[in-house]
Amino acid sequence: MSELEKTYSSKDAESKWYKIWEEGKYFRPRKGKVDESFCIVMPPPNVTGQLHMGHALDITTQDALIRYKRMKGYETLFIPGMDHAGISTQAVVEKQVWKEEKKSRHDFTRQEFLDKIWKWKEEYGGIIKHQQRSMGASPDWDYFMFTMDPESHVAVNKCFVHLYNEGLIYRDNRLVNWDPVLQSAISDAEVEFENVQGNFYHIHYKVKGSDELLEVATTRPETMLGDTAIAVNPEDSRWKHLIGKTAIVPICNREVPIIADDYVALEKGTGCLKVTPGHDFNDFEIGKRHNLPVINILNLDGTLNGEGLEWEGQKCHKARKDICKRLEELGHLVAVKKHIHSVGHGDRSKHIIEPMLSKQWFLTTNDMAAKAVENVENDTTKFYPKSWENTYFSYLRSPRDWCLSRQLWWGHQIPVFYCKNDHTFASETIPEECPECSTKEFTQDPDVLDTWFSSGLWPLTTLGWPNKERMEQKGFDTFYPTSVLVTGYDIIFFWVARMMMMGLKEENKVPFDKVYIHAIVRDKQGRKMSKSLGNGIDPLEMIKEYGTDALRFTLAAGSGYNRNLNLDPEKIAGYRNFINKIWNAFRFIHPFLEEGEASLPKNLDHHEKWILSQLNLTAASMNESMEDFRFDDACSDIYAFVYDKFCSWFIELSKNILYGEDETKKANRISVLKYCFKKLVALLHPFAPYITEELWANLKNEDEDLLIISDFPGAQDDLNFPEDLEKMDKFIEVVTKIRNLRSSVNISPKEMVDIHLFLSDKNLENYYKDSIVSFTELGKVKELHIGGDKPKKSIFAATTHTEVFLPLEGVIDIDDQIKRIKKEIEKTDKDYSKVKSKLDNEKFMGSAPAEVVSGVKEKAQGLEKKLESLKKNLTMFEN
RNA sequence: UGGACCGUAGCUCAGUGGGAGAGCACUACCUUGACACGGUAGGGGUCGACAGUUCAAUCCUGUCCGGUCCAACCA
Repeated sequence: MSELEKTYSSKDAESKWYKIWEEGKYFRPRKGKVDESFCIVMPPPNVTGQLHMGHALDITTQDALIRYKRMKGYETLFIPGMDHAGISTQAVVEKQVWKEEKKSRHDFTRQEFLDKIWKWKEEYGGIIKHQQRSMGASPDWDYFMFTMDPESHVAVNKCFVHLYNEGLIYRDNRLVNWDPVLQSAISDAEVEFENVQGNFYHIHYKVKGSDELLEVATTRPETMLGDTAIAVNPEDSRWKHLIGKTAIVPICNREVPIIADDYVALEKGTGCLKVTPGHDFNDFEIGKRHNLPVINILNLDGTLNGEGLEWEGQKCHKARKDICKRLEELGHLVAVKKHIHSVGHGDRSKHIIEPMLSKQWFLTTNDMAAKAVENVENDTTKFYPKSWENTYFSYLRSPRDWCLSRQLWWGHQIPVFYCKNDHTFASETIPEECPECSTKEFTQDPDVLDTWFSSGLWPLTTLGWPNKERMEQKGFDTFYPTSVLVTGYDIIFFWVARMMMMGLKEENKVPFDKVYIHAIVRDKQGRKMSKSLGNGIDPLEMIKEYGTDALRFTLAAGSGYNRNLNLDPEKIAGYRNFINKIWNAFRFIHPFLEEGEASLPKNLDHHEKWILSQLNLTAASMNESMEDFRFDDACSDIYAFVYDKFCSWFIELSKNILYGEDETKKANRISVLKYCFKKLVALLHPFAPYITEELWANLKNEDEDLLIISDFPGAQDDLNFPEDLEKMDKFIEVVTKIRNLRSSVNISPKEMVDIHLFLSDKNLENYYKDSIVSFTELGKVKELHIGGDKPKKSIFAATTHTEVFLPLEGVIDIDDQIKRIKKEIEKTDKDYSKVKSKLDNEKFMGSAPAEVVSGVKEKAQGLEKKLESLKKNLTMFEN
């Protein structure tokens, strides 16, 4: 075999193995030894997107699960895809067209502009698809779908028409959240509230036929032009006598009724409320109750319309100043008070959202939501961590109708048609004629569907629904319901809830058995990564610097049931070191590999039994952790095994044998090293696919396939050796004490020393005697004495089972030693008195369970022995 | 204002009704033939505060303080 580099080169392995996996069709579902399927649908990233840390975490956790299950022998499918992301994509292309041609979309026909978006999509869209590969994702790319693909369009129309014909979809003139920049309705969930410094404007309204004045307070005086009533609380003694009279709106001099409504609070503001049904959600409701006219004072771009009088064409905030000035001149403005209030902003445009009256399509979600709730309540779908169910429930238990329409061009056009004779009907395909009057003259509704409508159908769509033939080809019955949905908590509302509702509605089955909600990636200070803060960490750069395996391991090691994952590049560097450590461990056994066997030897020695037991414990624990989505635990298990067991002790304890002359022992040890290495590499594969596949290629037998489809190790009952675990623990403890003593007097690591051990356990004594070579190797012990006379000039340490003496030739700083022992006594004494007080407590002895009592007793005995030994030897030093 | 979650080492976070843990950072020593992207040893915490339940509380209950998120209020 060729010489191996001292440090592992991630780049070479990455380009090499991804190609081999993909070309070898290893990502395709194949029947394994388990007769079960496992399927994850990847949350489709936006077509405009660049790979960011959130995606990287998504991919890492999903791909780790997929690789784990694939190795376990499940028929495994990971489905990739991409979202057309209506608003952001259209915005990107509009911007580009404006930059290049100084034209807006309205300078083109709808079709012309859509052609431009498609062209953009072919050219620039989907960079992310290539970037996903760099994360080592193993989806079946043959399943790749785009939410605007024809098959997706068929699914969307099928579902829409179904819901329409059931009467669940309706059209209504309502107030919606209107984004004046996008000039479209947006959903409640797309509105972000921010606290803004504004003012309370106190304005006097005259009462018709009286000298009385009504004082109202508002943050938006300009909406006064749309006032259609003044409301007071019916119980309010201050205003009761005015109910039923007429008020006059200043400036526009509109006469409006003074009405009574319970909504108006007595103690809030002035107790008088101006009612503007056209521009406030609550006022709209009041208006409905009292049959008030609705006046719209805004154009779609957020400027005032004809109702805005001389301010027509001005933006709200500009008109506000002028209107206030006019009110002041007219003597109507009585006070302006500073006020911080929250104002809705569009999460895409960042512009203030206006409640605006418009005709939109809605979906009644009551029954669908109830069913979605029920299926989580009865554990058909389970959330991990379970607490996220609360978020899910809080949304679905009080569902509002879903505004489905968006005034955009890029998206699935609403499949509703209006004929010239005023008939309205829905149709999955472009119809031949009106089903009612057979006219061939009709138009399609110009609006498109909310992007989440197609996303909500995604688990169905990607598996071929509703086309029977495609469903068969894609294995719908095998893979639906999918196994796990992995996503962040920020889209439980947007996405998880919608998929549940739509999956249950169309197939009467939940779309997934489990939902794993992972953390949101933040910077090391816990701030959200954002372009404006410039604190984003680019996964591609991290991959370049530290390798995909290191990045994946870092993200997985940070993923359990936590809410935030604060990422620091230093952490990635740390795990890069871990990956390199494994590489170097391999370099150690590499020259000997050919001298070992493929299987375990018949006669295992103590250390071999120990490492195999440790490996077994690790495998058992990792399997459990993977099933529970505790990637953090799984990572720390394998990390600890590699560093603290395999490298620190087993490799060190193998050097003597590998460089020695006993060929049988040597061959045995190489076989065990090789066996362990193969297992640990397999355990690590889901997190670090590249280095493990690379090392596996060097370790595997001729007849074995690639690691990606080899066995994931599980617990093996015949490889547990508890006695060896226990003995080895004591050995490690004593060696650590020896090193500790050496270090306390600055003995060089090279220098050999004599060690005297004193203990009462004969069995343990024999074990130590058999382990002389190991003491020499790991503690640099020249001669090991057990029992006999205690060395006169020496330093000393005690465990609960063994006293350790290190004789010293030169000058010993007695005071220093006494101080050290005293400190140890203090510590041990504290522990001891704690347990002793328990044993002396009758109530404890009476009520505590037997195994707790015996555990405490055992501990007390050990500590007592240790304490006794420390004290006895302290007096020796003091004399 | 309501709800959810959280408060454990300098930082990021695990954890359990019965001996306080990990990673990173830190300190000292060491270029020992897998690895300085390394090794060995070590320091560091009233487990947010107070009260209660219990033989026993970091863990259970309550109150308070602090934080994050969601919802509401947006006159």
